[in-house]
Amino acid sequence: MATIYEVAALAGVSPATVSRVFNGRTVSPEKQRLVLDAAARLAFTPNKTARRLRKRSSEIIALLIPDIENPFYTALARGVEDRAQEAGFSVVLCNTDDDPAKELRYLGIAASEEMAGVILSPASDEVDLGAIVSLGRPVVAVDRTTPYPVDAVKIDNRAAGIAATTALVDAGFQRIACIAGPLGIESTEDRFLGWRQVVAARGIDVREGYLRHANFRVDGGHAAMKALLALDAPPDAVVTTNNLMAVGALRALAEAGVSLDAFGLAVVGELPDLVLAPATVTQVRLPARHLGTTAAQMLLERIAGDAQPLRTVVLRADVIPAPPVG
Amino acid sequence: MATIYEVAALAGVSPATVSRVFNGRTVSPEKQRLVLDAAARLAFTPNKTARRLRKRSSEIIALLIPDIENPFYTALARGVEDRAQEAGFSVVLCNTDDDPAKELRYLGIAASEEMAGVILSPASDEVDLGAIVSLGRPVVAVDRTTPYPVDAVKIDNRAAGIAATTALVDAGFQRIACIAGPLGIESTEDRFLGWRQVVAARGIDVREGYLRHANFRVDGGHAAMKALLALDAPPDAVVTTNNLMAVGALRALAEAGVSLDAFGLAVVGELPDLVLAPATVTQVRLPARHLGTTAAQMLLERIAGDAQPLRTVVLRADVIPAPPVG
DNA sequence: GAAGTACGAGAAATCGATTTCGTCAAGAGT
DNA sequence: ACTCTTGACGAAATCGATTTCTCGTACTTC
Repeated sequence: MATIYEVAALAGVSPATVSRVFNGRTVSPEKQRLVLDAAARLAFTPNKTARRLRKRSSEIIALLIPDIENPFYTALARGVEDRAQEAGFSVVLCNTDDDPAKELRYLGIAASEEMAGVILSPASDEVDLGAIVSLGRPVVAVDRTTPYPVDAVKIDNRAAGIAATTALVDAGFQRIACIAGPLGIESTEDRFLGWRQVVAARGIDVREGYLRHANFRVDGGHAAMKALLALDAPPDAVVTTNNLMAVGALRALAEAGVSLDAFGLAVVGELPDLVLAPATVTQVRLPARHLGTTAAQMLLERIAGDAQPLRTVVLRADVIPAPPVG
Repeated sequence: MATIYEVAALAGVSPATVSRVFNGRTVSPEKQRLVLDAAARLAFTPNKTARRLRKRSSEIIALLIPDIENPFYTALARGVEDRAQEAGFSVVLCNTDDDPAKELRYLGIAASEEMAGVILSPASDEVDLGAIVSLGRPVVAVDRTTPYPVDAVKIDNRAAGIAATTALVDAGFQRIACIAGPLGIESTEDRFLGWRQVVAARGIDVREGYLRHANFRVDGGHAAMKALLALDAPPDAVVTTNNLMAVGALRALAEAGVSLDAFGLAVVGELPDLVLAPATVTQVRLPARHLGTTAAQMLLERIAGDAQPLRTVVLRADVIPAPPVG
């Protein structure tokens, strides 16, 4: 790797001039050419590390998400990466596993690596963003929000919950239960509130035990559905507040031999693969990739120096309704 | 962010001594304590950028894969990340979209960012690894190999193809077609060779058109399956050489109203979600995550200075057989 | 007891780019 | 004609850690 000094020597100019050529400052066309020729001959690439040390910032953004194996976050990550790449930024992906300790560790890395900014889906309300924020690094919260004053991009989760539930009501189901995520996570709470709003408004019979809080994963959905089916008066339809729990629920239904012709299922989120899902499942398609591109866009604007007041962008979800009960 | 100089001043020692404390060199216990106290009081974190400039290497490894939205690569990425994190390394994830130009760009970034090493699934045989290799950066090829002299971790693809095909033969199918990936990609070619070996060995009737090359995605599998079903003598079973093409094939079968009770399908790879897949599909489970951890392990050993001869590790796939035809 | 060894620790060089500062020359303004 | 402005560009400082070099003290060893 050639350095700026070697290029300068070959071109017969000072290192400062070489730097100016590569940073778009005022340099005479003639020296400009000399430098570019020399740089080309030496296959010169500026050393990013040295530049970063001086500029105190890099072209890297950190993306902290709970789990890259969840297709929702995969799509989100893809969106972030696409937008970042257009702007010449690289993305470092960090799985927090919803563990505040891991999250904190990664935030520390982002700071000491002098990354340009952070996009994160906070593991809890207690994330300590104080350190990076006070360093002046822009932060964008995505999918979930935080008490810290940072930009945010989220989904209209209550509307998504309402849409999922309404689809089941419209399809003629009478006893609609809800498998919600753990308490304390805003996105899933809003979705569950959407469910509650609809069943209350429509005067739907909600028995004891029709609301179940489970962990966010397949096993949680599975256990919750088993419990629902074991009730004296089991529901005839269920709303789940995320995709993985729906997979678990489907598995439980299959094990119990319950046909989806007579049992309604609506998911806030997309099942891992649309094709293989029974057509009778209602899915609320979350704009995951768009969430990512939007967040990246906002972050890039902040990195570029945009100082407008904090923004929260709310994206709306699409509904893919199931056909009415035959 | 406090610097090493401030810590040194507060502790009453030289910056060199502070550095030695943080790098496990010989320092008297007494000064050690002074330094640690001062560092704690100032909440000192060593600046990684400055360190990297001096050491000419960072604790970051680049992972170049075709597409993070493919669950196979997601699992692989997760494996890499888990292992890397244990060793205190961060992973930068790069989607190449199987585009050699993007791949080259990312390799350039890896070099100029002074990343510690690269794990990649080459987009083509023509990747130019010359630059990084000559820089002395370790590289590990994963899932696919390259002509360059680098370590590799791959799957026994031929065995996987054989296993998938054998499962169909054993289940009693007579006319077994193959939907293979594009020519020129080693992994899929080996799988298809496995199919050919089995059908040849068992004297199975392979009609004209029973081998189809498609792109690696859902639409490719869909089109190929449609074409197969449109043959005068359509097959009664199909092997697909990756997961996404199987999804496309399933969709085509569903559209054509073909029941999976009478039609065999074997996939090299796992369907996006096992639960929702018909139980009659044979899947060859690829150890994607393990591939990732193994590759990361090898890379970390090289980074640590391991100079043993080049290694190629071949991992074996598991078969999840479908039940015999009823 | 003299010479040799070992080790702790400070001063200063180093990594490679960016940026401030200052100089010099050419063109503008009065 | 003389000052003022402007712009190109080189010298040198700077970013913050690591790593030689070097020196001085303490400890062996014969």
